[in-house]
Amino acid sequence: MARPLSLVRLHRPTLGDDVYETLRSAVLEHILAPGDRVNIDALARELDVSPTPVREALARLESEGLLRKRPRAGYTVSPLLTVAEFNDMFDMRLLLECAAARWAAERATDEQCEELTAEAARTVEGGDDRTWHAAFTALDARLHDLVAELSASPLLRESINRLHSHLHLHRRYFPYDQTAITNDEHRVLAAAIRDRDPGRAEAAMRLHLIRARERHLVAFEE
Amino acid sequence: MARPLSLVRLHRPTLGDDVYETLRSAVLEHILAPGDRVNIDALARELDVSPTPVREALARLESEGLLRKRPRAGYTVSPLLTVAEFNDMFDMRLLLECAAARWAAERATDEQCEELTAEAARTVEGGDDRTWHAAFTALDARLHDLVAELSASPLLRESINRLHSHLHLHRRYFPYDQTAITNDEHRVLAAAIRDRDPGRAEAAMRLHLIRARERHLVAFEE
DNA sequence: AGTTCGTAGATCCTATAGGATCTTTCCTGG
DNA sequence: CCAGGAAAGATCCTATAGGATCTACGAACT
Repeated sequence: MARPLSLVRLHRPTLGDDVYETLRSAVLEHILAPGDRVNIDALARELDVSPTPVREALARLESEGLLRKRPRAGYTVSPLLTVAEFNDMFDMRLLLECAAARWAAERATDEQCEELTAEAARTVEGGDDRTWHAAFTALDARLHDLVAELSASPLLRESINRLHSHLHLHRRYFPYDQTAITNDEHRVLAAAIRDRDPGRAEAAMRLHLIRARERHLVAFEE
Repeated sequence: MARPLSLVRLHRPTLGDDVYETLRSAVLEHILAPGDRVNIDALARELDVSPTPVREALARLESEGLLRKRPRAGYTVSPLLTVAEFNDMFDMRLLLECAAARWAAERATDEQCEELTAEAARTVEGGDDRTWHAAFTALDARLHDLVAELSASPLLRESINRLHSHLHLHRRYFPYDQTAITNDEHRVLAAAIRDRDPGRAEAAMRLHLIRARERHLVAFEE
């Protein structure tokens, strides 16, 4: 007999899952900075757990590309991307996220379009630089994930999320003074999808990403 | 002082790495079949190792999507794709591999084109069904990976390889009697790339993939 | 016959310990 | 001063053990 989906959720996460989430956040929030050594025993002591769940969590994070492992010499946080890698990533973003926008315009339900429009209308105001920046990047990430969800392609959504993990390492270098323009670009994109115009949706996403690339590249020159 | 790259390779793989490779092959070769329970203790006994490296290897394979984990209830091999998932995967293949063909036509060196042409000229002959089939699927995978390599986008190549791991679960159902047509399609693709014609390369890859989709879908109807 | 409950055994998860390997520091010789 | 070697300490890796949880089976009840 098939297990009802709601009962699948009754499995509590293991300690290893908790360690994974903790470490993943630490990497994405630069508490563990790009290039840092990741000391298994020290982490186990700090988290007050044994090394076994730490090792499992690290193995997962390595498979996801956030950490690098040298056999018998341990793990380091993956470095920030070189300019070449960064450009490769944006080429991939253009490929994947333009497709997501196009497919979303073709496939999204009316309810989903309403949700996307509401999300694109959100702005972030106030707070100090750090909390404001965190809120903005969360908002941006949520909108992009929503578009990927509306594409109705789970594999595409997963690929985009995987790319975003790497991009997230760079987000702290995002220039703050470009966010109003970004908000406008989000709204143009959402309108094209709501209007069921794949061509316009793709063009809006392309423009948004090309602009985002330029904004990020400034940080490489500093 | 920076460590010379050649010395990085002197790190021998760990037992955990060996277990990972063994299990990955077991999944891709259906020795561990889709849907099978994966028993940690039994595997450790069978491989004559402790459970710790087994657990790490399993965590990595789960991150890659080849296994599924339920906390405290263990792992199973990911099931064969449903028709919907299969179609999603081919939509993704069309998106990624057509881009790879286009970029390869724009970016490959002359030497790389010679290598691709030679690879596309290869055929597999003789042997019993099982060894013949394994050799053909290896040849097909190698050609697709070579196109991805010639795209000069590491992220694209990695995404394609990730997709192929999943496709590989279905390869044993590939209809044997379509391989001569597949070989022809490979050669048309290689010629378009060698001729530096992105449009033709993309069209050749698209045709090849659409045909491959049809060939595979036959297996779902049986 | 079907359902529910309890128990036993299997399996999963994590802690601990010990050996192998790496890294860092210090000393010696040129 | 610099380079090489040795030793000590830190870290990584894996095995083992024990407790928690799950699964399967049998018995009892309706």
